[in-house]
Amino acid sequence: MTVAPPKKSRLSAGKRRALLEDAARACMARGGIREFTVDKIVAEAGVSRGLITHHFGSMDGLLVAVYSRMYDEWIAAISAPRQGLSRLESLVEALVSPALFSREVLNIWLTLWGEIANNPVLRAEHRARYSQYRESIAAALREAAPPGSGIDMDTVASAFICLVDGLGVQRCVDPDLLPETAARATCWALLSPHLTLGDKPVGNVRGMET
Amino acid sequence: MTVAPPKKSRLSAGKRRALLEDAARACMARGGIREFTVDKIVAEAGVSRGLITHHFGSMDGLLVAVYSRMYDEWIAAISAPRQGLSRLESLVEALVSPALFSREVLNIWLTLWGEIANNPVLRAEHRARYSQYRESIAAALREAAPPGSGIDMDTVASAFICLVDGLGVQRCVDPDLLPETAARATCWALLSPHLTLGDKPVGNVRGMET
DNA sequence: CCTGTTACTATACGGTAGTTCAATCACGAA
DNA sequence: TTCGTGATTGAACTACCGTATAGTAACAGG
Repeated sequence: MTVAPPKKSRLSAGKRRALLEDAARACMARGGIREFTVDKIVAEAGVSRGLITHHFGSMDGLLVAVYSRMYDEWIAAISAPRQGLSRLESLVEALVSPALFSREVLNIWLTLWGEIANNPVLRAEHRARYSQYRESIAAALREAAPPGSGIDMDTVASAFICLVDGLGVQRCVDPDLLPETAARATCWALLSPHLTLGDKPVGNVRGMET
Repeated sequence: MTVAPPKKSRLSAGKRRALLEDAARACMARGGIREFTVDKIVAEAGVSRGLITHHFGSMDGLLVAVYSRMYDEWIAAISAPRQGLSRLESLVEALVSPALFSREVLNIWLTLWGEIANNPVLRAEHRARYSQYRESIAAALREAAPPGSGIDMDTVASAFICLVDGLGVQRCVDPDLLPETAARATCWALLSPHLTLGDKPVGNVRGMET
């Protein structure tokens, strides 16, 4: 008797695209841009070489798709409310949570930044989306700031985003050197001077002390 | 009469190595890790393909050499004293000066971070040097801090380094969005709360206000 | 002048990059 | 069942990757 031939799985375009994006992210998380290659990705996904071009047109197309999903998931994660926490506190907790502040996720971001800086296609995509990111952080800051403080929260948001990016870089480069608690304390060290909510300070400023 | 044959220039190993490192840096500044290739670098340097292997053994060897020089020059720049400024103020001014805070230099750093995160050879080199960087910043901070403040300046230094890295990322990704003045203000916004030198605040904290 | 050392060139090689394309296969509509 | 659409394959293709190596040319020491 003959063995039944393995049924070829055939997915909708959307599902297959998502699978390829996942495979690409796994490769990037593992080895940065050097692992973002046709062969590595299709091996990870378990499909043939032609599929990437078929679904994304080119590797640049896949790169943009990966960036878009990373961005959307990032925004969703920092926007999710948390039990008993203010919007800004929820945001900071999300940023230092394992879901976002992991070596894998941050290595993907570090790789994407390197590409944004040098790849016009990806840079255009980034330009179109970045202002929304800053605005969502600025909104959380305004909510936490005393009214009429005269502080431009767009500027504070930009500074805070820089800090968050830098925390990501450090975490990638020296995974053990920057624990979640230190990251949280650093965030509040930058934010607190601009926020005097009620009588008691917001978050843990004293994390910076010995 | 015959034209005189062009005299083949022959340099000492050290000079040639430096030239190749410069060419490699120019390529990295132009296009990130994708331009860090044998062909691009030897074309930039105007030499033949074999020279890289001859002088550095491999591309990894050249990469480590580039990192080392970038690191040494960075340390030297932030350690240089400036007329009428304290050590910490000189350090911040150096960080936001065109020599360090340029798109070219920061693109090289962004590229190197991506490699450090994924290339064991470069990571080892980084590990061996990073603590010296943090220590030199912590020393400048201790000098500017009030005695007995109970603040761990190693921790503040780590936070500050994160911020500086993040400023670099932003500058690479959105060169126009982050002017020198904003970078300077952001640095002092993080540092000032930990430093109450004399009666007047250090640096320009009010750069954060409208 | 001779000779050893070494910077340097030029080319070859195997491997892998991204893309193209004709053929095939699975599924839904008619 | 038939047919067409579109997902999927797999090989071919050119270009480029990093490295190895044999040969050449310039310099230093004698």
